[in-house]
Amino acid sequence: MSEVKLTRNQGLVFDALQAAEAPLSAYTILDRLRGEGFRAPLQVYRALEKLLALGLVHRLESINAFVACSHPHHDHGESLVAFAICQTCGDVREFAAPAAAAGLRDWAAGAGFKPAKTTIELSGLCRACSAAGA
Amino acid sequence: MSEVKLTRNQGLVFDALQAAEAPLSAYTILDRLRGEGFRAPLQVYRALEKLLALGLVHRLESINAFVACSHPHHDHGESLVAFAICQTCGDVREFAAPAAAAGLRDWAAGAGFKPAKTTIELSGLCRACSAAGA
DNA sequence: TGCCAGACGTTATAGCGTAACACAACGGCC
DNA sequence: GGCCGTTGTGTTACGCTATAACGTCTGGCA
Repeated sequence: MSEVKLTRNQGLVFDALQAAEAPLSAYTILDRLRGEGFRAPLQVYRALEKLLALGLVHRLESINAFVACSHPHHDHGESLVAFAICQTCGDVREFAAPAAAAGLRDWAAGAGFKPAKTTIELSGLCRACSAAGA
Repeated sequence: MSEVKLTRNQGLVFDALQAAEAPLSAYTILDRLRGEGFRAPLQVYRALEKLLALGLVHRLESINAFVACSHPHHDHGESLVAFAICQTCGDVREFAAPAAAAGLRDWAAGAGFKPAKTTIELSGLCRACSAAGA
């Protein structure tokens, strides 16, 4: 377990994401940290950049938002991480997608494509919102 | 084959995307169509909205850009479409990902999640750029 | 012919992200 | 301890992405 030491800004941003129940945009994070002295978007983006590199945080491309990684970090070697985003309540579930990862890896191998980053995001209705008839 | 009739603006935007070799941002489309009388982003976004709904165009969430659909449109019923985006040359390959689609569908079924839209995007190096040692 | 849904044009504004600059804090190394 | 490179910070300013809100126009159809 590597326990990297985070700087104050990085820690604050990470805490904000962990405390949130849904993904946060960079500007929402900024607003929540104004009380801690944050003033400019760059302070947030720089912290996020590091947290993303460390794998502590994920970026949701389809909604321009960020979430704390929900897994204790087994270094997600072979199986990619995917996200299910509820369009109604905004809740996000992070899950491993080994079968999908394998399928994409096969295609990439055949096409000579070398993937550096893979994005898999489902938008739809979570069980609760679906049941609520939304 | 449905052959929906497009309006002038929709046709211009679609043509611009088909003529382009790489994905275009909405603002790039706007600039290319200024000669045709386009003046505001909304003219582009409204046309894109319709084209996306018709399935003639895809949106690449990870780079905020748009491409014309490269398949003649077999209504991609069961197998989702995925994209491989070269970080060096910007080229995009669209491909079907039946295995990945099946894996995600299984997870969704188990989790009670009803997907409305699925995004699968690989960023990396295409065969040519990879060979060029980039 | 008259209606009306859909498309269009325009202005303004909100939200997302980065460039460029200067300075401070930390850590290794002699 | 003093040097020095790396990393993080703070600030200003700016560019790109996307939508709100308004009114007008057009074309298909009863």
